[in-house]
Amino acid sequence: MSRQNNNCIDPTTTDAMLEETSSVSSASSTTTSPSSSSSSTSVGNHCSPSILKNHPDASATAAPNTDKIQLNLMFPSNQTYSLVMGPETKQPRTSKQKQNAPPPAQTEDNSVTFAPDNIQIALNQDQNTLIHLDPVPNFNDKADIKPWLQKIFYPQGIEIVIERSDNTKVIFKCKAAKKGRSSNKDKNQASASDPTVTTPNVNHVLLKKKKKRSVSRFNICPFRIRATYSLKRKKWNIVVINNTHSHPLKFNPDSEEYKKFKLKLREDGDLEAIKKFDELEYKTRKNLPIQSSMIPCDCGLTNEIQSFNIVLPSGRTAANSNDTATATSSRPIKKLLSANLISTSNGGNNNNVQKPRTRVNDKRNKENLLKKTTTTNFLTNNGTAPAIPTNRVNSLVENSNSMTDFLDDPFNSSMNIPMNDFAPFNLEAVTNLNEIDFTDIFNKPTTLQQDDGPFSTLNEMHIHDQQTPYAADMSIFSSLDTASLTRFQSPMHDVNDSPLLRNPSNTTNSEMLDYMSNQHTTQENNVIPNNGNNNNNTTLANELDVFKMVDGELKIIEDDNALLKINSTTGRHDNPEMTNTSNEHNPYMFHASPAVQAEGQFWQNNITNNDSINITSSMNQITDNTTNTNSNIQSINMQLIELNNTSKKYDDHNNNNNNNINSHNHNNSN
Amino acid sequence: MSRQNNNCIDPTTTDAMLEETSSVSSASSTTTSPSSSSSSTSVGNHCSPSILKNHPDASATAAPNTDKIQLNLMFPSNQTYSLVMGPETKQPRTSKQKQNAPPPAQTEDNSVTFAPDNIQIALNQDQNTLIHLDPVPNFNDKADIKPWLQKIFYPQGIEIVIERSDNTKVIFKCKAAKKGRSSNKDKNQASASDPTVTTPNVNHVLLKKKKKRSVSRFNICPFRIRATYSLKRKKWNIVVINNTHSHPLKFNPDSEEYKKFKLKLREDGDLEAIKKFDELEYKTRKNLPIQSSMIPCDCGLTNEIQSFNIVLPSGRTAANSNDTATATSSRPIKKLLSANLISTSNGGNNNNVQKPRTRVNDKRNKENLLKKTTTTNFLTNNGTAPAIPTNRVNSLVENSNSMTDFLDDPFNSSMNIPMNDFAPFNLEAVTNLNEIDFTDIFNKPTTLQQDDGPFSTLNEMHIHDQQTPYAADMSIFSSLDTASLTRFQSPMHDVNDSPLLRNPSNTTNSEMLDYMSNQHTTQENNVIPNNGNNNNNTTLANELDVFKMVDGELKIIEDDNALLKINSTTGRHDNPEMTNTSNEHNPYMFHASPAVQAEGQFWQNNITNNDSINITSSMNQITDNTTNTNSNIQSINMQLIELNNTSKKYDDHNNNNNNNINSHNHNNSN
DNA sequence: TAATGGGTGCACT
DNA sequence: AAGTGCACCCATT
Ligand SMILES: [Zn+2]
Ligand SMILES: [Zn+2]
Repeated sequence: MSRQNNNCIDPTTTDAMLEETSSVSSASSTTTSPSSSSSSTSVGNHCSPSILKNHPDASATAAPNTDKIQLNLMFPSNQTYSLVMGPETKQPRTSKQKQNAPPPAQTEDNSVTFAPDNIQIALNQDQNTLIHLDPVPNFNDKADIKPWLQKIFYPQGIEIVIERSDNTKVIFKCKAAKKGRSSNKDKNQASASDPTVTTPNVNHVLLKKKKKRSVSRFNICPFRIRATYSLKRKKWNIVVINNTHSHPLKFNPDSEEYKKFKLKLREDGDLEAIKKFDELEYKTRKNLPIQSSMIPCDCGLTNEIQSFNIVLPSGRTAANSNDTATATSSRPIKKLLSANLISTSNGGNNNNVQKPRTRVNDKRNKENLLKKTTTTNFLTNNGTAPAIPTNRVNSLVENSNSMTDFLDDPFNSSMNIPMNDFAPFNLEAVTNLNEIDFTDIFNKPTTLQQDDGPFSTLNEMHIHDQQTPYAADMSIFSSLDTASLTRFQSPMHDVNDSPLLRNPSNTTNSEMLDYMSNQHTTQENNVIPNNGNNNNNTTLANELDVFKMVDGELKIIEDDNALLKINSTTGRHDNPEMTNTSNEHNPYMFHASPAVQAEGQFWQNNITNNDSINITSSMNQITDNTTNTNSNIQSINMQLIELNNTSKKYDDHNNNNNNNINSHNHNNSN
Repeated sequence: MSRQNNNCIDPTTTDAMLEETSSVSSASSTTTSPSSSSSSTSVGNHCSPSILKNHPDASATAAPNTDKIQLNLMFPSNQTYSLVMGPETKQPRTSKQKQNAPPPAQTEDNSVTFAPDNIQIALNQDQNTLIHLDPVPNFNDKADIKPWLQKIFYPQGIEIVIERSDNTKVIFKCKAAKKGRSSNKDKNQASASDPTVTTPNVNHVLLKKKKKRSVSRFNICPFRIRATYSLKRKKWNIVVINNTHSHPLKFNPDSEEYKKFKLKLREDGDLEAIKKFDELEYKTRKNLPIQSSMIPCDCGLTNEIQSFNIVLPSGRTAANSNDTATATSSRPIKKLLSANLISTSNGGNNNNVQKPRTRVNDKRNKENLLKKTTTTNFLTNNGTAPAIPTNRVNSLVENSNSMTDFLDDPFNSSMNIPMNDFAPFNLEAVTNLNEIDFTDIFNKPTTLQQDDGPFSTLNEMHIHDQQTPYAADMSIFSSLDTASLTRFQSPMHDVNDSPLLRNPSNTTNSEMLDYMSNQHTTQENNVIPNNGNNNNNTTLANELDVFKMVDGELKIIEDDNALLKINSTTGRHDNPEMTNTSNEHNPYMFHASPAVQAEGQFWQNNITNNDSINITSSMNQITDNTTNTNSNIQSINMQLIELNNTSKKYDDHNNNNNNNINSHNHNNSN
């Protein structure tokens, strides 16, 4: 089998092949290398590389948009050989630039710097770059970093956990997906929707479902936040490493981690954050839209601002706007809205931290907020208009000891959370999906500008204002600091359509709820912040960097770092074999295809499709000292299909269901 | 693809196949299942299974001694499909019986029970069964279990760590291999000895070495010890789960874990254990042989006993003795030598624990032992004969509060440690490798018999006595409790050839060193306790249990538990996908072939060769919303070679260097 | 503390 | 994106 160049492999003769190959290996007592079989089996006309069974581990990988197949062999001696089949690629594998987008004007290390309150801008746009968070408070305790980040990333639908930490470094990652997420119901749905799943007998391939316990999909999200302490600068640096996710982003107010986080907020007396998260919880539980977007605009009228529940005219959403957004996103946007800060009562000292320009340390209802449950707080004073202490709007209180003084309001820039577990949009409360503008409803005023100024070298965008119809449903803003809904406005925009602004003292919770419920989001709904380029997803990188096809010949490159842990035990460990240390060399990403993602409630729109396959083959044999069994030869003929256009359909699907509009991004800074 | 029964796979058409497959998936927006490709790709004449690129994970495995190839596909939806190619195996996959060995008379749950001091018997022989340790002290603290097990398994060359624990369970595993273990020197050696490694161009396969930092081989050893607290019996049960290893066993006295363990021994005042481990450390650092074997014998004269540095006549060592040992090993041997206990000063309470029958709480040199370093202790009184307080030989002290009262001396049964990092045996100090008998040199007298009696239903073995020439090298037993070298003798054997016995007061350290250095071990040297059957190595089991070849047809069986984590993050996690929950279903084991193992300083003799290969293929593709690239078709034709007799050479190699004699095992209990 | 299996946060090394 | 030891979990039966 496969001894002939006709490239025809007969599965029925597979065993014989393997036997031959192994016989050769066994004939040579010194044969320890994987290539020994190749040399010894050169008698015939083989159309496939042979792999000795004494290789403990091997992997074959197909690179995206290339014609290469990579075979990785890992030996107990830590030596790894890789075999790349296919033409030598011309594609630069180290490119971090986005496809179809001009190179962003970013730092030479391909990183951008964002203020924490602008994190959504970076998260939505700079998925191929390192996103530096600056400014960052001076944490005097490593344990203070996580709560600070949680304030930022919880509203983004990202629940972070510590992956690793020591005295000078904390690596955060997304919390692992809970197992049992794909219930039988989900599976059945997927099977029903996919006739191929149940195809029982296709070309001698029998399909059968094993009803086994659903195990968790693995902890494969590459998203990382790295906090490192700089001894020179005596401060912590926080960088978003892999701004992409293998899962939908969803805020889960029921998670234990969030409860702890919320409890800490109460313990710290961080009323501002408590209220924000109360709102977030309420809307999440009510399946109300929780989303906002940076709406970059090139009209030249505004600073780059953020909004909460921005509603744009539907006509403004288009696929091309997505492209525009992508192109715009790569440009560096520094410290925009860095003045939008939340003051908190505790945290690290801010000796070296810029003091907040605008904030109020609201003591009103503080005790209640600290004691009541989230929902209770949020729904206090049902049906009554919240008392809005106007005197507090401008009461700026500096809290220099607050670790979170520089926590820019994440609610202003985030809320990129798909609702309803990413099912097609379900928003009964929404009556008018168009012509609603919630611009800056929770934004704080950017009273102070950064030194470089929002109008100087930075992108300038503005919110497209829309009058917002609002009505119905009462009493959700009773205990809110409604001042926060009004006082933070973009100085360049008259986006004061909030009910609170028009009649703050008489605005009811229901008005605000309705106000916030209306959504005409641009790229918010069911959007996974994967941009169109996942080349920085390098999980397989080191594993696959071992093979090369040079001049039509296969080359095996020893690579000690190319490791695939196939046979491992449970424990807590991630798959270290798939960790990559260099983003430059690993343009591969394990992303489920849209179909599979849909099955797992993994909705994607406006993002890249990452179709991947992984074929692992292991051979094992038992040899007795006294009985030398005959050598067995086995062969595998694998066909790997690369498909690039399956994603299109799913994009359409999502768009049809969700009416998703990609980021409206006007770029006036070119 | 595979649409025809001709079973002919043309690698050149693989791409087309794959493209079809993927196209089908994309055509149906609801297609989420991997099997969709099979049904939709029936157009062509493909004889091989096609694998969609949108499959996130897949593995192909060849089973040992079978003609099957298994392909595993794991999807983000937690659905896994497996494809088994090859004739339906008649080999019972649930069999835990050893090949070429009669079924052991063991419990119906395929488990055996061993006393802790007999652990080596089980470890060497019962690798397919659960090995219950009984008796076990009544640990009143979960933290007491690990030190107790360390006493047993450190001498076996097994460094255990906790994989997982809770209030009622502690799972131990082998400590993960350190990275950077295989130096360039080692690699070069392996390459030099193996011409195939350097074969540059074989069948269009070019070999090239990447000089990268050697990274850790992964944490793949399946060996587990499970300690569970039985609520009903109010006691801890300890079971060895997977008595096999993916790595050589080596005692590393330099490990931090061991240092902690040793420190705890000193803190506990466990002089007995301290001395034992001092000896072990010394011999390890001196590259002296550290080994012992259970020598089961059917002569009917002796109980089954253990020995430290047993030396058998070279004539007694043969391959068939190995078979005999294997055959004997499967039989249940319960509570043998359970009276050989070490008293310690602390530990859990022993309310329900059998009290030690024989032990001495040696206070001599206690302070020194507790303060001195290991080597210092062991090398005190250079050149002087150790003072042997004969009055202490019979001073039996019961320490009912000692958690480790029931720790049978692991040195009696273990020391199955290859020396010199598994290089060919290096023992300059050894002058006579034959005719030396160290039977029970460290055994304690079995003054008390178990209720069932060693002569009743249990296997009876004895040490084959040999006169031991000894000479040279002084001063290594100065601070040792030499009584321990004399007082623990097999009651049925005149194995009192130790220099200490013949002239205890004048015995020099050099005599003892030479005494212990002589080795004619049976299966001790460079032996990995893999027996001839690794069917219980089920690490890939769940992963591979998804495919079946039935009546010449490929069957894909959905298996939600068959998971291969390919793209994962680092963190601490093991590879949960490779953990096996059932030994019955997984006859696969990732073992390096002897050649590869030799390259990695992984020597095996007298054990099964576990040749395994693992081929992992991943496809990734980047799809832009605006640009649908053409589909790419890639194919892999792999030949997996099963080699069964490469190990023979290495066995010979080891035997030539070490004169290894496999376990002399006379079975009189049939 | 029913028994038994596995996932994973996160600090230690 | 250190790797991993370990404990706190959860799941299934
Ligand atoms: Zn994520
Ligand atoms: Zn091990």
